[in-house]
Amino acid sequence: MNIGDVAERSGLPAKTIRFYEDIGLVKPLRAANGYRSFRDSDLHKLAFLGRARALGFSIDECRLLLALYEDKGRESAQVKALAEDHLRTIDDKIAQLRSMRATLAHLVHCCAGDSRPDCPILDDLAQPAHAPGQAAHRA
Amino acid sequence: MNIGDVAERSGLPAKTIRFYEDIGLVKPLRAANGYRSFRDSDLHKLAFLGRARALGFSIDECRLLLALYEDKGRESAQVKALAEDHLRTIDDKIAQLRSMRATLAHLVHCCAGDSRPDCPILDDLAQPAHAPGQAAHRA
DNA sequence: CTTGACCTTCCCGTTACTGGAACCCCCATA
DNA sequence: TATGGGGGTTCCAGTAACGGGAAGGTCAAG
Repeated sequence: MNIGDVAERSGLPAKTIRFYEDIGLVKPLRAANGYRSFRDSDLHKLAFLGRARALGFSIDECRLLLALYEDKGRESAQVKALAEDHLRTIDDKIAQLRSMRATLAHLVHCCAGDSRPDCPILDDLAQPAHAPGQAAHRA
Repeated sequence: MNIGDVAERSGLPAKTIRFYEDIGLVKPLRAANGYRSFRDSDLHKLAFLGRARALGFSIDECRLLLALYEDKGRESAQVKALAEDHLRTIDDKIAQLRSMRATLAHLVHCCAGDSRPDCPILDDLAQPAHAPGQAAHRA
């Protein structure tokens, strides 16, 4: 298979596949004309990578997952630990975003959003450090 | 004020402050010895930037916010629109993370996490495309 | 006079790609 | 035979927002 076919079947852009080869995640063969020649196993790996990436695993985590996947004697505990770790990372990100969201939503709510210049959002950003979302109370 | 003082008072690393000068967000004066010389207004701007960044606004959005802040004739509607836009971006990110989280949590739940190699997480990643989290049902 | 804490610039590394230039390969058609 | 189009190849640069670290100038204290 040429890179175009693999791209279509795996759903990954050709650019990304080349990049994955650069960093050693896949090692396709080469045809006489210099074209990359992908085996089914390569396609399989790429699809695996695509799904792991879609779950938010970093490239390094994907590398580990792939190694575990190919190690038929691995302990599932290792995989689970990796996944749980990633889960915590995701939870942290969600928590941070929700905190931002809460503050920002409050400010947006307080802003009239009309043609006048008065704006609690800017006022809040301009204030010295304080508990977020207190702008309205301080006045 | 030298950069160290401003860093301490604004809570931003000196590196970041230099970077902000590079990209034109602040324009401190220069002392005879070449040191940056920050006015109160510079410190104020930097603190403003720090808070805007903490709310997740991009540098470009911060640039806009700063311009609006300094434009005493702005319409608060512009600020509100920017903030609402950012709010939507945050909501999108949260939704995506929650989707990832759900899939991953399901997989983690299905994995025994013991010394045996059988692992639904890897099995799922290895499967052809399907609705996420269906691995357990397919067996 | 020297030490040590500051400050300066500059360049590389990070993450995971994406876009583009310049070039090669292969097949089909006029 | 030219040529046109749609593959493929490499390499370089850029993205966001800094952080690390080198090499060197400056300043106050002892």
